[in-house]
Amino acid sequence: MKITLTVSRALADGNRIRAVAALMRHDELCVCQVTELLGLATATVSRHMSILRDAQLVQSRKKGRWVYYRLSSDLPDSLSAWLGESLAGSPEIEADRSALDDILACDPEELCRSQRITRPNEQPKVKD
Amino acid sequence: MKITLTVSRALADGNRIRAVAALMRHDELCVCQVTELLGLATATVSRHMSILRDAQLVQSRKKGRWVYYRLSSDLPDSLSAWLGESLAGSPEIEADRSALDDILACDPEELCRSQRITRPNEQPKVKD
DNA sequence: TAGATAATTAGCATAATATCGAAATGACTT
DNA sequence: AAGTCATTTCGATATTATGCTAATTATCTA
Repeated sequence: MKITLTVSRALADGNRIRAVAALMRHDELCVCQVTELLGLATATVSRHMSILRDAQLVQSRKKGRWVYYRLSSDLPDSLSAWLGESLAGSPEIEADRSALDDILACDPEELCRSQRITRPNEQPKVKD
Repeated sequence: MKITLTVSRALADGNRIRAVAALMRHDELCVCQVTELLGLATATVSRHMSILRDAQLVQSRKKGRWVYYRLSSDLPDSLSAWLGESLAGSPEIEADRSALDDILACDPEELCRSQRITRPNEQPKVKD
């Protein structure tokens, strides 16, 4: 029951479902791209993704400073079938689809930079 | 996304998963039988079952004073396939299976009576 | 080596959920 | 009609989840 419960809990959040749905369309997405899609703080998205990873729904790959997520290779067919069926025609997911096209058209570096600017964490950061 | 989310939330609880698993083996179960299986207060079980019903995972049928639950007739095949696979071999569900056999061997009336006795709600209940 | 940068982790406030006992509801039985 | 009984609803409390900012980690680059 542990797996069933962990997976169900992982999917029991709208933002995480949106992230999974995005990964069903696009092989790989960077954290900053998911962040842009969901409009949340980077830290929040990072935690959502780690919840999905703990549930074995997604895998991550580190490339330099970026971390890319993709659907888990051993995602059960039945589960992805259900997700595909139940999400079909959803207006939120539909909207995300075109939003993602715009996001993917941008350079990831550009994306991260604009995220830093619009959400300025830029305190002087005095060290002691 | 609404359906996906509602269903995932409904399954994001161990007790509700156990109830669904029980209904995958037995056509119909009365609230008092599920209560006995889960070892919770009747009110709590009633609430769990209504959450499952709101998510369209189960249906209910009222017969006299008893309410019987069964899996929804239009439960997606993909979903029940995933549940079947991911729950297969689970020790908790396995244990529930034999517990249910014992429970079903009892007369429902007997069951309800013993629940009243072991959890005595029996205050004098003075009216004003 | 020092600074910049993408992501993660930690700490905290708020919102949602689970659970219970008590009271209310609807249905049978005298 | 009144009582009994299975279930549901209500109100309160405790736990869990989500979101933020700040701090930390890991990696690149000047």
